[in-house]
Amino acid sequence: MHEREMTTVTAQPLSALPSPLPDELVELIARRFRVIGEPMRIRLLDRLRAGEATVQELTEAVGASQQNVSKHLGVLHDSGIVARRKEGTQVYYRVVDTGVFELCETVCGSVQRQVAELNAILDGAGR
Amino acid sequence: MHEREMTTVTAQPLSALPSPLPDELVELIARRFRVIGEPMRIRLLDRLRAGEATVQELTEAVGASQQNVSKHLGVLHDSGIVARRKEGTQVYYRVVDTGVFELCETVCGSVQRQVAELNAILDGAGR
DNA sequence: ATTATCTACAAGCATATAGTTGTGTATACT
DNA sequence: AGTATACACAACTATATGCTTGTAGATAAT
Repeated sequence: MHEREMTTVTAQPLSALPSPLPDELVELIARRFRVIGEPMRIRLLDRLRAGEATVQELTEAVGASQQNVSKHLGVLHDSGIVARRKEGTQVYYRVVDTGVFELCETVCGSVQRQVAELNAILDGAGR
Repeated sequence: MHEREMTTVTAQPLSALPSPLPDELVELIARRFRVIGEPMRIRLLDRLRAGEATVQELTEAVGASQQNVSKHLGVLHDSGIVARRKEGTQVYYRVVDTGVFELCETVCGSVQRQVAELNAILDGAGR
C-alpha cells in the first residue's frame, strides 16, 4: 500500500517549529498572511462566518462589484481557505479552513491590547 | 476628571467578535496581517524567537542589507510587534507581542493540513 | 431560439511596497 | 579633532496587486 513515511503531520505541538524556518515554509506562511491581509477578503470571510453564501449574497454583503468579489473569492479558494459548490447558475462558497477565524481572534487580541495601552498612556498623560 | 468609559478591552472571550466587523477593525486586522505577510519580516521574527538581537545580528541572520533590515524592523516596530533598546551604537530588538508566534503556528497548521491532503490525493490517484 | 441571470476571466490603470543607493546622526575609539 | 562603526531616513526603481471595464460561458426562464 505504499506507506508514505507518515511524517506525523497532524497532531504536533505546533509550538515546536524548526528554527530557522526553511525558506519554502517562510514563503508559504507569508503568502497565507498576505491572502488574509486584505480588507475585502476579511469582510468576505466575516460574512462566511454565518455560513455558506452565494457570490451574489457576498457581493451585496460587502458592497463591491461582482467581478471584484469573484476575484477575491478566487484568491481565497486558491489558497484553500474556502471551497465552492455550484448549484444551477449560482456558486456557494464556504470556509473550510476555520483556522482563519482563530487568526483573526488572535490579531484582534493584539490590537485590543495596543488600544488599551494607548488609552492607559493617554489617561496617565492627560492630566 | 473625564473618566474613560473602560470598555473592558482586556479579558474578553475573543471568540465573540461582532459581525459584521466594523470597518476600522477590518482595516487594522488587514494591516497587521500584511505586516506579518512578508518573508523577510517572518525571518526576522523567527530569529527573534531566540531572544533579543541587534540590527547587526539580525542582518547577518537573514542575509539582507542593513538598510533593508532596518526598514523592516521599523515596520515591525511601528505596528507594536517589536520594541527596541539602544545601547551605545547598537540597537537591540525584541518581540513584545508574542501573539505573532501563535499566528505563525496556526498558519503552519493550516499549511501542514493542506500538504497532508495533497499527499493523500496523490497517494490515492498515484496508481 | 431568444433573453436574462449568475459567475469567472482578461486587460488596463493606479497604488502600495520591497529593495537599492546615498547619506545623516550618534556613539566609540585613537 | 579625526576616524570608524552602527543604525535610520529619504529618494528612486521595480514589482505586485487591487479595482474597473469589458466580455465569455453556463444555466434558467420565456
